[in-house]
Amino acid sequence: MIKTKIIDLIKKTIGNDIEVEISIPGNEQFGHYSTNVALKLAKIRGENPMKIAESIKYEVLSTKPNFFEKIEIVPPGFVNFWVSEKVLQNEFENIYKSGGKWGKSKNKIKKNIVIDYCGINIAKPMSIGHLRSTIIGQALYNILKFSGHKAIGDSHLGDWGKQFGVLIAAYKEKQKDKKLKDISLEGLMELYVDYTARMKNDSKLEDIAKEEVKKLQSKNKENLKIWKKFRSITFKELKNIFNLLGVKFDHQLGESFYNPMLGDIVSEALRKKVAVKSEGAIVIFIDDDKTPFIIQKSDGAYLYATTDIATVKYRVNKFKADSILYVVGNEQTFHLSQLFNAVKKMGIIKNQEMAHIKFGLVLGEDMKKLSTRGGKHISLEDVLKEAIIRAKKIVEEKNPKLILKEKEKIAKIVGIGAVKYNDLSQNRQSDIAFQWDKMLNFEGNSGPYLQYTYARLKSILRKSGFKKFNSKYLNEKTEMDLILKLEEFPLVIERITINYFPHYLADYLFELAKLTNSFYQSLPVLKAEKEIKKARLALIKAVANVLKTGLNLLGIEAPEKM
RNA sequence: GUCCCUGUAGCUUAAUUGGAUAAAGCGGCUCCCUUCUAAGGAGUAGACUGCAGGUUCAAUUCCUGCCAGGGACACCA
Repeated sequence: MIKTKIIDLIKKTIGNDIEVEISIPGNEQFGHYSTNVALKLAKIRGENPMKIAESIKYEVLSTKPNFFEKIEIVPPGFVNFWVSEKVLQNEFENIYKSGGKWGKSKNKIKKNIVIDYCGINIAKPMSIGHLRSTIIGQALYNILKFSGHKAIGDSHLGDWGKQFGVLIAAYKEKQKDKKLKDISLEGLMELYVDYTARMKNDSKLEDIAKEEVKKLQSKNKENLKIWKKFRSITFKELKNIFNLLGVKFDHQLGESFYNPMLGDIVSEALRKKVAVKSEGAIVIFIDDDKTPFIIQKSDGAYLYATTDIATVKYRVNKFKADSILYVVGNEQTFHLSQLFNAVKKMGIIKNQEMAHIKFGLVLGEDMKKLSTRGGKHISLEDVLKEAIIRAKKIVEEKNPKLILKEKEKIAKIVGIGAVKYNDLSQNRQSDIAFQWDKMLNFEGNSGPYLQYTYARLKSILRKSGFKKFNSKYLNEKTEMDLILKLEEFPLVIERITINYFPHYLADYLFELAKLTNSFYQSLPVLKAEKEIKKARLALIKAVANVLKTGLNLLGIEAPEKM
């Protein structure tokens, strides 16, 4: 790669005192590549940055005079590099040769990375809020795997605990007067909401619910059967959504799975003197924090904190996790920081990385929190269906000649792609507004724009056979820009494996698509002179590869036609 | 009350984690379908980066204090 070559060259001139960083300036006048290492070094050494910059330029140029078109130094001490056309052409041949593997990094340390995402609850429909965790988690999963790590996707199911007492109680109540054979997820949700509301004014109902949990936890046959039914109803309905979204997990271990281990976790914490008894409960105090991490209630019951610790232990022992990523909303920041500290204190975690991949809320159009209570509940399935319907309309409009089956296929790919891209193109940390028009926007910076670009490239490629090419025929400015952009792809991937921000990839793909659209708008491909045509076809093929790879990493399909 | 996060064109967001003239999309206004898909392309107008200080050669980014919005904070998940 060009970047690493330049870094090596600079290192030869200034030594290893400081890490050399090369950036790709947004502004063309600052070169293809640029470094501020002279400025940083000047500070350390107390020297004049311009002098250091000058010596870097001189030394680099004298070692490899043909590599660069020019090198400029700019006050207060930037060094800007323009690589020569020949270098870019050669690099393009490498990119072309690696095909769909371009961007995969080699010889990196392979880590076992557990990614905790999606986190659905049994007997609750998935809401628009779950979408973020699922999409971001899946994208990170794909990207980490692509860059050579072992990614382990584990959706931590909310399938145990107090709420099942309520549900079972409500369910049994309804069972008396009505048959409940075909109750839907939505129906279960309604039962739950209704019962909880009544419970507030009626302590009898609360007692019944408590009784039902106890029975469930002591493996009462009837309750276990109802609980299993809730699970199967949930999975049956969620299967549709998972199919639509193309999400897969390696594991779906939930709270019920970890439940038998919780007693041991508490005694381990006590034995290691990490936990103490306080106000009747067993808690872990983190540093001087006043708020303890409660692992056992005064009535003896365990909490999700306990389950979370058990989960970490299991992941470290069974999955040999080097890294555990929690793709969970911002609001859990405090809880997770407590958890991370607790497992370190207990010695469950040593050098492993624990990271909270946090994301903002999905807010309503008014930028206020969407609530499941006030009737504002937005079902994820409805959103996805609406997206597909809107996409279908546009396909009808743009491509009436296609057969129905193909139209439907495209509508699905485009509609889902739009929803996913809308989420993934934004910095996960900030809150996002739920706006139909924006989410399902098919123009501009959107999923469909990228898909459209890909489809156009494929359409051109379909119209011509493929032959050997010579990269020296690529010398227009837009072509050089495209090669430079392709060259950037592995760097983008690498950054994401460090920062876990998938929007870098979305951003990159958008820029690549923009350059590409601009390229074939101004330069003919199929009608170009023979040698040029072959070279441009190769360029298009390489771009199409990266677009497809990139989109797929984001979990978005790239259609051949649209 | 304590702690955490966010504040960037009219709207929705970027800014390579301290770099150069703050970048896009939507919306507005001009152009381009007898060249490979107009879900496209080429232009143009639009910003005192919430406010006030500080650190630095360099601040949207770091520090302090305000203002505004959101979130978390002992037996819910």
